[in-house]
Amino acid sequence: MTTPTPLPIYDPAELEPRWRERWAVDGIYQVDNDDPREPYYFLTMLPYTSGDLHIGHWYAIAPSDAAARWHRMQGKQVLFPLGFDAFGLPAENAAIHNDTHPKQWTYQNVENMTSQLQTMGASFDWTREFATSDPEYYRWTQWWFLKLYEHGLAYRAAADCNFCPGCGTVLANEQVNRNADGIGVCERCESIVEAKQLEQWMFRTTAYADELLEFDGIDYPEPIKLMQRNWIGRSEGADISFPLGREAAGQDRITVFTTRPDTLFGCTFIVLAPEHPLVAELTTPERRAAVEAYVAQARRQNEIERQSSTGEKTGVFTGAYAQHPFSGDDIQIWIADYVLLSYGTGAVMGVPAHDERDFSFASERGIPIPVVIAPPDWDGDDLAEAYTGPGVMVNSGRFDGTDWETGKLTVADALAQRGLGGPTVSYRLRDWLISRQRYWGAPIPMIYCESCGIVPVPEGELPVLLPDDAEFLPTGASPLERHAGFVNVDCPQCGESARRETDTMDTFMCSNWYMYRYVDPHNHDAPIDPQLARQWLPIDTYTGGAEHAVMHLFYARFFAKAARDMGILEIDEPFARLFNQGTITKDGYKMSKSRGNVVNPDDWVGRFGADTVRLYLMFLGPWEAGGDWDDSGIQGQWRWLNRVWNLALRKVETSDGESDGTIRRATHTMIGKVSQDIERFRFNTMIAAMMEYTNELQSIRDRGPVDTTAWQEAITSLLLCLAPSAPHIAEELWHRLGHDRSIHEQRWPAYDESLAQAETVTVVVQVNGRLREKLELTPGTAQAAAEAAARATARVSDQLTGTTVRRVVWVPDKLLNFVAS
RNA sequence: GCCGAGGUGGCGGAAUGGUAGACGCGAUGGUCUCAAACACCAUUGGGCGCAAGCCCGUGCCGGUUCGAGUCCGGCCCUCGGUACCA
Repeated sequence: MTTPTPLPIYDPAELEPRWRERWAVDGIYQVDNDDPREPYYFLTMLPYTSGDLHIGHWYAIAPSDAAARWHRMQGKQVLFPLGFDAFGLPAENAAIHNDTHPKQWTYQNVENMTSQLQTMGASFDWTREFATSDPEYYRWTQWWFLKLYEHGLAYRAAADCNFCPGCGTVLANEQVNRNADGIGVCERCESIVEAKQLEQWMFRTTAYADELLEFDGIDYPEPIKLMQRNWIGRSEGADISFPLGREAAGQDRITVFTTRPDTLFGCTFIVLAPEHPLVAELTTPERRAAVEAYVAQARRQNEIERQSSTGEKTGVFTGAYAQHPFSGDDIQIWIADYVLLSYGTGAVMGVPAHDERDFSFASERGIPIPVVIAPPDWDGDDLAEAYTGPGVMVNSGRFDGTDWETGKLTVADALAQRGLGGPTVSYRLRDWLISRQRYWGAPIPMIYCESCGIVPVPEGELPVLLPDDAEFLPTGASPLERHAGFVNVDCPQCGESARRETDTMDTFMCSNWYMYRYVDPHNHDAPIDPQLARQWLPIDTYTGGAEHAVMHLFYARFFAKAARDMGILEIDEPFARLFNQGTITKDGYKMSKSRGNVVNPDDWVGRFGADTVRLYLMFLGPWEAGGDWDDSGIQGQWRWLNRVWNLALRKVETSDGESDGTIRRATHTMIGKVSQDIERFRFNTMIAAMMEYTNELQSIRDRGPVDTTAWQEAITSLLLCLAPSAPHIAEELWHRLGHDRSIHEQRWPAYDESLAQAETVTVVVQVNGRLREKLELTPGTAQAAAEAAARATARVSDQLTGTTVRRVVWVPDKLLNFVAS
């Protein structure tokens, strides 16, 4: 053993700020649009300005930074920007609690979060940062709204909201609590929340329902694609109209949507959503009291609750009847809360024999259950449960004998011929309601004029500024409505006095297009320059939490398609590749102030430095699965970085000229593993591979002299592989080893597969599938030789004694299994 | 309820249908130290055995296979989303 010379101490508190300052001065992460390198746009979801940064932000950002840095080391010019999602409800809530202003609260948070984030040493191009509440930003959010309106993708319609009669305020779903009876009450004053209809702005997302089902040419996780497809919920079926024999609410029929027109002859009742427009007029006088009570009850529940009841389905009879479109039989009309007005036509036909829910609904109420699709081996008796499988139509008039699949089409066609419906496609997806009766959001740039009607604010007058002095406390009116200076405006068309729209936009509208603004953040003439858009879009990789699977990610896809069709962007999809990280927990629970399990990154950066915290977050578990923060677990990363430090700086005994295959094999095995893992976001096994490698280098060094060239390659490779994950220590060691240029401007080490080849392979020997022996064989050993070697071992021969080998399974270089009895 | 994901040692986790538990934390024992901390070394799924070794073991029940943590069917539980939290 050599006598270890005293080494400098690894001191992250000293070296980390020093390098961050140097990187900022050198501007190595700033993107230049004229750079000849291949552009790569790596984006992580913008954080909400929620106050202090907690470890969850680091969990989202640090691995993204590592991946972005890796792409940079592949020789690309990487755009890796960050900004803040700044409008929204939490700012108003916090402002009320802390007696401050949402704007002040928000920008204070932007400042805090920016400085906390900077300690991470992430490779952001900070020159592109903005908050969505900046007037220069929301000016363009408003501009996009005008474009969508111009192209018929924004329209006004009546829509429900949660209204608290006590506060006189519209509540977010989150602000509605449930009382002991399961009734929604205001979180502040506990008044019972009412459903109130308001005229609001909608975006026509359903116009893109079919295109949004397709994910061709983009790389999304399968679960996300599934969730979005299910969210759209396309089903083919038929509309079927049941004549009423009279007029009600301007209608002479009730139209239902069904995916099973083949079962039409088994329909013995119709169920309307409680809020269906026909209910009031159809209900007979003697049923009115019961129906009205039921409607009132249903209106107090939200959709999840209405669909959640596990047991008996509730419902009431309206006393009215419609006629079956073919038989003319009277069909009872019911209302039930499990039917939603927003899906299909807000009415369903009840076919108890062939639908489980209809079966229990009818059984409990003595409604007939005629069989119209014959189950296999059906004896003609009543069914004990609904039959939903395939079969042949029976009791269906002229359709008898038709196969059910064919029947779906022929019945629908026959209905179309009679003018009583026909084939149609229904979607679960609804248009997007973007109006918010709140203060802290981007004002919707519209004006209402007595004589001209709805008039858009002229583009040149944007932004419609949010007044700082508006009342945002819950006082009984929509906040901006009470601000005379905001509301009163001259009509841009006729000049007469008019009123501004006082609703603001859903914050998901702000996050619909922020990714485009980063490309050209200081443009005063357009949201984005078309040439730069062509250069940088779509986003190459997008990362963020899977909780955004269907809302943000879905809206952003809709928006990109709309922007394309409006001729503003040339992309079909915003994100070429998507990756979702999981949630970080503490003691198994999501972090929250009330639970008191919030981990503050600053504490840990203070103790171990940013690199250790970054590594620990990446090492915790697979990124997509999330992980549980353990206060003592981080020790392991700290120890490891100290080992790397010592390994890199300690002098080794060398023996020049003698090539060391062991070192090079270890080096290239590590490079191969790390390269593969970082590309697939498998940071935990990536770090494990580097740790194993470090352990191996240590033991090789401790065994005796090492080859100089191989050792140099080993240390260099380790630092380069570590650079994306632990950028500060890698940079410091890189310079201490005599390099001048930043390690972050180096190329990723090349992997040589031939050097990584092992000299021997372990072949597992099993007897009847149980492990009995392991053989070290040269790769490519033939089965006969392996078999002989295995039989020669005591363990295997003992196991085979007294048995007959029936079969031998041979997996070359892997496994030998004797199947014996 | 519906849609999606997950369940493996004391803990976080690893494992193209082929050695279950890599890597790390913790724990135990040791080295160093006046002592402690740090660091380093060793052991560490459970049971039986002096040992060689044998048996059991990846939420539960069943199936496919020479072989199942992995595939199939049925359950239980946890987490995310459910359209105004973002």
